[in-house]
Amino acid sequence: MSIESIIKSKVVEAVNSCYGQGIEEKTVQIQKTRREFEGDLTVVVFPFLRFSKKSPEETANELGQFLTENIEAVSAFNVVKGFLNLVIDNSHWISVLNEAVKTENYGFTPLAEGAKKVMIEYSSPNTNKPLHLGHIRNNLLGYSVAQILKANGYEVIKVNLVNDRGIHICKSMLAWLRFGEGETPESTGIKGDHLVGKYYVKFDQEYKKEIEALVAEGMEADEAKKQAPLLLEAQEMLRKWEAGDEETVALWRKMNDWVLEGFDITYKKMGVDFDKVYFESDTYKKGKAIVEKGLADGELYQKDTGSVWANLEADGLDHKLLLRDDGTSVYMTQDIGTAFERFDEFNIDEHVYVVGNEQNYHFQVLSLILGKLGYEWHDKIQHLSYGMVELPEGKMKSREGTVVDADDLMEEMVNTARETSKELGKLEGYSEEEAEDVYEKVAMGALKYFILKVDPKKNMMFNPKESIDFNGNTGPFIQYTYARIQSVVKKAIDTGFEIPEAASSNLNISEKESFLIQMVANYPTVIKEAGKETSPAQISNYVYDLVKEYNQFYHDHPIAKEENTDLRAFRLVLSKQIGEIIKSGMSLLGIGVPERM
RNA sequence: GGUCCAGUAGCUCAGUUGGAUUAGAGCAACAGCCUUCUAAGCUGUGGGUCCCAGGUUCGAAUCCUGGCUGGAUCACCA
Repeated sequence: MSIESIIKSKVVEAVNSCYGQGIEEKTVQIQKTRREFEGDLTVVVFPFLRFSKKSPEETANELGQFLTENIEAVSAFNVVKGFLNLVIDNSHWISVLNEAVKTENYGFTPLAEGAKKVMIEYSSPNTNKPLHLGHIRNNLLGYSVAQILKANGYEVIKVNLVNDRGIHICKSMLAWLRFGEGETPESTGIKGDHLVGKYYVKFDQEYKKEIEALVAEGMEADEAKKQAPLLLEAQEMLRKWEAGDEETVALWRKMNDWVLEGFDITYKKMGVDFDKVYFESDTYKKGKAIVEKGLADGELYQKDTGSVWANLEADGLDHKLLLRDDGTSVYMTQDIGTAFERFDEFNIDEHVYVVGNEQNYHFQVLSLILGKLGYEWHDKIQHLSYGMVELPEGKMKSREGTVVDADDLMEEMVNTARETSKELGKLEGYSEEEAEDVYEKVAMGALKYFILKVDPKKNMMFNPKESIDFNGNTGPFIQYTYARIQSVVKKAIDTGFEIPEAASSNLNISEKESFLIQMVANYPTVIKEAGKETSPAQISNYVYDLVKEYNQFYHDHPIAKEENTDLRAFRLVLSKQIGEIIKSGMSLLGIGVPERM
């Protein structure tokens, strides 16, 4: 049991014995004592005044008296206004540290029998162009949240839904047919997704030319957009594809494979993966039967023209189309179908969708309609919504070429990491291969941390110059501290010092040291909180604070050079444990840590 | 217009289940610390009407109401 919960229950006892009043444990507020005051933990006594009917100071004194007498670890107390500051014994903190050290996967809840099963869908790219910065945020969030949920004892299934059909795919196909002259990834050496993306852009350019030509002939702009021959041809291609025309499907398959091969390389470099990949070309007709059943049950209604709708006015929303006049499905229909299948097939308890905030409305409606159709799990779908990534020059627009390409960005990061590392020259004795591994870890650590430290729901600014800064609140700063700890521990061992399994509890430790242990003690709570909020940012903020504190400690305290061997042992145990937490916390963000850098 | 989200230092962000005269980091600027465990580090200085106005209370950046600004969304597109 943690010291906080012991104090809580004792405060309840104290209020009862001093004032004869029963209170609930949750009314007891415990917080870290502010730096400027003496003590470790603070009880806020204001809520108890109406029971004690005494001044805040007096009440705090009486409770403090009771707690020091009744809790072994509490050695002293002081009162500032209505705040009761408790001093916790050093030996207690050291035992907390020792406990953490011997716990395997400290802070993690192991996967147990009957664990909750959660599916998380993320990435979900279109196969007409390469991945860009916005996708990076999506992928990093999805992967990290999956890691965090696993650490909370969930059984996690990661899935990707590839959007591989539709008019936008046909545009790339058509442009390639027209202007491609048989180019392939092999013939050009261009990564498949980039090659296809090139023709998606090409389509747009040629299409615009056609519109201009039509307008020059006197056609209205809106009409020209609809009548441009290229567009009509792309639409014709989509019809052929849907009819299963062999030639079209073969072309589609060939170009999709190029893109998917390209994506695999990008995913691998990003360090994300999936347990199952769905293709929209397989799923886009799903959900129809469910909608028809809903219509028969009277939950949905049909217009004279044949289309089927859901009336959401009771929930303050509009009407939503589910089947067109011609009976074909829309996006929402498909999502209803796949959600049903997933809950049915995998027997999942929850489903998280990592999708940008422009689809907030869509997911709100999805949940409402599923509820209307009588699925009790409709409130178990969670939209993990994230904001846009903006650039200093404004928004990213694929057509204007202001997108930041994922592959380019990652390559640039690695180059910068390589340069910086070579300047600092700390990797002597490493082989080329080992050194490259470090550059990659540092580069990806910088990128991932930069993106994940921001609260997902906020729009974020991506400044390329700042993102490659390796000082301050950055991934490399944290990785550096880890590498430094490994170096110190290694030096200590090299001198023949044996680091014990547990530190001696009878030591005089500094405030900084006891504070570091309190942070160590907090790690499990942080993981739980991050899981509850599905927020990697909570992990990154915690790890940053921990590292910041550790670096101050490192600066002021000798570790391997401490002469008192018990104290040296303690500091090494503490350092090693903090190293473990850094490694573990970073793994929850999908970031690796190098042993040297 | 309706709905949802955001607004904290010059810039990028923490802090939001209400808590301590003094609201925290990083970057940028300036000034220090490497013959001693990794200086991708540490220390210091300057920098704030926490968007505005009311309200709730012992106490509000945090909760409520109204407004302002920015973003997203409201298709027989996906």
